[in-house]
Order: sequence, then structure tokens, then C-alpha cells
Amino acid sequence: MASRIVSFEKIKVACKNCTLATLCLPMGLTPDDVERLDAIVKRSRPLQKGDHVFRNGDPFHNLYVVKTGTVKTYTESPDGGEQVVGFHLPGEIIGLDAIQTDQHGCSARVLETSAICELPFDNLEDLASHIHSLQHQLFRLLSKEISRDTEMLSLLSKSTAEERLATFLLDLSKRHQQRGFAANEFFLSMSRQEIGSYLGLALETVSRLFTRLQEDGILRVERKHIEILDRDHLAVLAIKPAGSRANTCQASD
Amino acid sequence: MASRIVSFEKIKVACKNCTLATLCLPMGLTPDDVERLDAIVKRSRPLQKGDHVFRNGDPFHNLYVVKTGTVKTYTESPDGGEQVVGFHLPGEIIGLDAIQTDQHGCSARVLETSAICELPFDNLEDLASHIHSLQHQLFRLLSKEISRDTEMLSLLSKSTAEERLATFLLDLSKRHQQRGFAANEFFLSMSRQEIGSYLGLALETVSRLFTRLQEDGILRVERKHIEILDRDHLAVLAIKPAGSRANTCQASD
DNA sequence: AGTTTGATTTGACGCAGATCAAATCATCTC
DNA sequence: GAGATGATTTGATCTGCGTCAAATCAAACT
Repeated sequence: MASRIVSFEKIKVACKNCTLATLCLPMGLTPDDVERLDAIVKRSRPLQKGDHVFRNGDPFHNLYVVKTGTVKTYTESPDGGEQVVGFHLPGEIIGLDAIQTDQHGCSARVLETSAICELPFDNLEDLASHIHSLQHQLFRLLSKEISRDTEMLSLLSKSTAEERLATFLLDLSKRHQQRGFAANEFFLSMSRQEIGSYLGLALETVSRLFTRLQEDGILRVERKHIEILDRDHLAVLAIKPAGSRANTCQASD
Repeated sequence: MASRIVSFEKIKVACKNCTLATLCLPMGLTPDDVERLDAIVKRSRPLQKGDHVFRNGDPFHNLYVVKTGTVKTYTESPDGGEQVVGFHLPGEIIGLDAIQTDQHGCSARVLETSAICELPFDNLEDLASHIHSLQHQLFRLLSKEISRDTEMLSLLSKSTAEERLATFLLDLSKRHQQRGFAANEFFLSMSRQEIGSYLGLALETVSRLFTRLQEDGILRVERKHIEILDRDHLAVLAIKPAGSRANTCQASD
């Protein structure tokens, strides 16, 4: 994989030229403000597969933006098992949960060679109190994360294994598309185990589902390569059939 | 509804005199700043059981602080079923997920007669860019919500019905205690159905668990009244026995 | 007091998905 | 290229909890 060797020039790309700007923080800022934001952003060299961006318990100094690659965040149980909390694609910001404790509450490691931008949070806060739209942008960012988590809670609390995986794949697909990649064909950078952990399923269940979706002509699966053949069908599977499960309770009035 | 007529004196209590200040927003602000915050807070008259604080889709103008009572937030599925997203005690702030869309992404209704403070978000943002500690406080608040959701995700994704209920009860107990109420004895303001929805369980399962925990001498349950008899034992149940479930995967290096 | 209505409890049963186990396959090392 | 290592698939079982059903109980209404 010669393409893995990323030139340092690429890393130096500033926020104003970054194709991720609309996904990342600068959205809605004036060019002047982006300049100021750019001044506080640090860009480290690429991390290799398995490297940590931060670990649970690390003191909190920075937020991190995925620039290229994929990051998983996870927590550890006492016995060393891990619970995947999220997968993060380019343009997504991680470390938001650490603001309140001044300490990272989960670990983050890259699933493939990845470039990460560092945003020193103190500087960011200072900047935010001067740039109103940046402050607003940050609030929105945090708020969005809450919405996402809430949706995930609904998914885990109500749905079947099939719905979970279908929803997961459609979500991934959408996010790939937003980044300008193909919507119906992509590589999974995470293992079946990690998908299972994220979705609250055993890895065997994930594997079986892939097989079944392939048999049904909805997917083509070849190891980590996924092709969505029948998107509509997949979307149907992702939607919980009305009233099919418990714990959807009727409004009480 | 004679009880609707509550003395307005009670409502007028300002932030600076509010016993919830340490839980709510003013924490860490100077008396002067609290005064300024106080000026933008609106206090409406108490809501009655079943009343909505806001509904899914409502335009977003305010954050809301529970002053007394309990609020549940929930989303609705197309078929009218509801998915409980959270239960909120005095001092807790709701509506945070609406910041990003300018529209509430869930509904909130009170489970018992409750007083709610309104915080116009525009004003709050303005104030935050002048008062650095308020800005920081808001970031922390949002961040904390993310942490809470993440923990909930772990709970739903990994654990058994028993662990979920035990964790839920201990969490409620802790929050009651933080508010100066008894830790080991309290009333549930929500139904079994709502608990089930929140924990991703059928209401029958919740009911059976209450019965069992009572038989085991861990709880005393009488309808909505709960007494924790053996807190240590309950805490043991809340902790996932190491390696007892799937989807805890080993670190891959 | 009797009736209605909704909440809760309790029982019986079935299934989705976890668990256990073993085969296959891909990668990497030497 | 043979062997080792970890990921994935596939099969066979087992079980926790959802589902259905019916009884009990509490609060509200007449």
C-alpha cells in the first residue's frame, strides 16, 4: 500500500483549504475567523493502525478531529473486555465527553492509518467567547452528539439484531456519501467483533446477518468489503415494524 | 383544578436563593453573574401531571430546568408507541438536544406536578460570551449529558435485565441523595411501563424483577414506593460479572 | 358500595440471539 | 511455502426475556 505513505505536505493543509470544513468546526465562520481558528489547530503526523489518540483517564487538553482514516472510541470493563462507543469518520470530532471531568472518559484508537487534528480546548474556549458564531457552532456540535447518542439509545433499546445492523450500514453509507465517497460500496475498517460490541450483539450474530443479507440479495459481502445492492430493502429492514416489539408504550392520556 | 392555583411567591424564588444552584447552572458563578443570569430566567406556573414542557418538533427557544417534580423525555414511533429517553429530577436541564436543529427532537412531559424554569437560549448564549465561566459551565453541562448517554449505551448494549434495573435504582437513589432526599427510600414517579421503555425491557420483566428483588430481601416494594434494604447487594447486581456476556471484545493488540 | 379503567402482578410458552465448538480462511512470520 | 495467529463463518444447543393471557389491585366516577 504505497498510498499509505502520506506526504507531510498534505498534513499541513489549513482549515481554510480543508475539504472537511463543512462537516467540521469552521462551518459558518468568516474567512477571517477561520484564520484565527486555524492558528490554534495543531496537526500531528499520521497515526498507525492500533495507535491511541487518547486513553481513558488521560488528562483532557484537546478535542480531536479525524482528518483521514477511522477512529473507534471505547470503554474498558475491569476484566479487559471492551465496549465500543462509536466509530468516527473524517470531519468528526471526538473527546467531547471529557470537557466535564477534565479527563477522558473513554479511549480512542485508530482503525487504520489516520491523520488527526488537535484542538486545544482552552484556546478554543477563548476564541469562542470572542467569536460568537464559533461559540454557537460548538454548542451545536455538542448538542448534535447528544442527539446522536439518543438515537442510538432508541436503536439499542427497541430493535432486533437485523434492524440494528441495517441501521448501522445505512448510517455508515450516509456518512461516506457526505464525505464524497460512494454510498453503496465501502470498506469496513472495523471487525465483526467491534461491530457487535457497538450494536450490542455477539460477533457470530453479526456474521450470520451479513451472510443472510447476502443470500437475500441485499448486500454483497466479501470480508470487509460491502456493497449495498438493494438499498430500499435495507431501509425497510432498518425501520422497526410498527408495534412489533415491547417497551413501546402508549401515551398515558 | 384548585391545586393549579399556587402562590406565585413560590415561583419567584431567584437563582441566588435556589437550593438547586449547585446542581444547576449557576455553579461557579460570582454573585454578580448569578444576578445577570437570574434576569433572563423565566418562571412559569407549575405544570400538572401529564402536561407537556415541550413537544417533539416544537421550535427551540428555551432550555428548561426542572425546579420541583419529575419530567420524562421521550420520542414517539410512527405507530404512537413511545420510547422513554430519560427521567429528570430537580436541578437537571432538558432540551439540550434541540440546540443543533432549532427544533426539539423529543417530547417532555411532567410525571407529577412540577415547577419548571425557562432559560431563553439566545440570551443564555449572549450572556455566555460575556461571562467566561458561564460559557464553560454550559460546555460542561452538554459534555456531561454526552457522558451520561454513553454510560447508558454501555448499559443497554451489554447487560442483563437485572443489571439494568439495579443500575437504574442505584442511579435514582444517588440523584435523590444529591438533592438532599433519603437515599434508600423514595417514590417512583414513573410506571413500570416507562421504566421498561427506558431500560429496553418489557414491563412484565420489570415487574418480575421487582418481585424477585423483594423476595431476595434486597428491596421492599409497595407499588411506587421503593425501599433499598441491602444496598451492597444491589450494587453487586449492578456490576456486570466479568466476561459474562458477549460483545465485550479483547483489545486486538 | 358498585363499576370502570388503567396499572401491576403472575403464569405459560416460544423464540431471537447468546454461548459453545469446530471448521475455514487470510495474514504474517520465519 | 509451511506453520502460526487471529478473523470469520457455520453449526448445534441453551436460555433470558418478550409475548400472550388472565387475575388482582387501586384509584376515579356514578
